[in-house]
Amino acid sequence: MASCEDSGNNMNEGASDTISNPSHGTSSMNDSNGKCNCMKSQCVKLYCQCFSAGNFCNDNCSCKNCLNNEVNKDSVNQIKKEIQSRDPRAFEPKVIVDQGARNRKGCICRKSECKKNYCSCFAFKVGCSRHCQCQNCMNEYGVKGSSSGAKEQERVNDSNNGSKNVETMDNGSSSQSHHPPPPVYDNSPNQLSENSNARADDELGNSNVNNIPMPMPSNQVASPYHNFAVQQNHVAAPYYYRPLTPVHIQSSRNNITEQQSTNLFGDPDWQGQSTFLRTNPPFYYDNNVAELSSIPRIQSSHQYLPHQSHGFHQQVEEAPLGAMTLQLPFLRSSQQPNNGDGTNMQLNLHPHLHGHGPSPPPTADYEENHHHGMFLLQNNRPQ
DNA sequence: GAGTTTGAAACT
DNA sequence: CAGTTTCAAACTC
Repeated sequence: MASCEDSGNNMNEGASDTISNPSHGTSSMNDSNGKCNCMKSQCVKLYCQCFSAGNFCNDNCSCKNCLNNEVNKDSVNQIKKEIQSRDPRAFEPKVIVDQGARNRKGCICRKSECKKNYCSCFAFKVGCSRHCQCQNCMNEYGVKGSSSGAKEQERVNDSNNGSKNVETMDNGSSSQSHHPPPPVYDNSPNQLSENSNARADDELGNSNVNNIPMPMPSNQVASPYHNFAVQQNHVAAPYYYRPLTPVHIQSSRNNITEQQSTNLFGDPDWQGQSTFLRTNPPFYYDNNVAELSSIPRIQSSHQYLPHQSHGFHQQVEEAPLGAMTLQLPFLRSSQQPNNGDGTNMQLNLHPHLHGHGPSPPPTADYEENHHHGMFLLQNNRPQ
């Protein structure tokens, strides 16, 4: 029996691993999720997939000398902080989603050719990316260095033509699929059991439910958006319609404060518009593209995208001048968003996006009419 | 189930 | 930061 039978299985204060930690995941990540067999780590190192996923160990675990439980919550949190001091993203989702999905840290496979579950990318059912240092990559979900991104884009475009519905893609049900299926999400409700208020953030999107470490911005910097032109990019984001689970929501909190928001996003061109729906997750800047760490949440017309784009801000500041694009998975508006030059941006919106609450799957009509909500922010900052 | 292989995490 | 060690999961038999 498990040695850590006492606890609930949520650490509560950290970001749970939205997308379950494959560690060396089994063929079914959901099956392996929340279950470990740690012998020496006391389940308080990232070796432990429960710990790594932000969960306490539970009855299904076979760990020994487990500290990762409710009883030792304070110690666990302290250890977590120490780990986060080394890697602030240690407890963030392991897979990020932009036009597809990829393993955030990439893999370093030498022998497995990325075609076994030893490979963290493969285990997540995502393709390898330029972030990987694998050798002889043969990942069936996407080979490093291939035009997997382009292929993914093709897939996106294919889906735009109505040839494939989102639900099919979301299911990722065919393991033989040529295209990478989306990451597997842990829908287990217990991950939010003690933290259900994570959903109930206020209308401005302020939420400090979790203590997710975020890159700290420079508060002295003026709005990073001043010199950005916003263009609609008629490319669908195949995943962003996926309903968010409570786990997603919980793990995608950030702890930006109102004061920080004001400092960061004081640009009246942006702040004053109820244009953007908030996306929960921080943005990860990655070369020339800022990518979403997780799936955006459509919640309220009063929530501004920049409001919680804490990480994004910093990344923008560091972006190569003139080269930066940001892909924003969706927009909605009762007002036209401003292009920054006095003109309004033309929007084609999913009709459901006008409402509150979770976004339903897109309609066929939406697909067919290319009412996509992905935008690019071109970095036009002067040199 | 035991032993081996593997790659991520931790350590030096 | 690179190399080494430790660790737990994946895998094989």
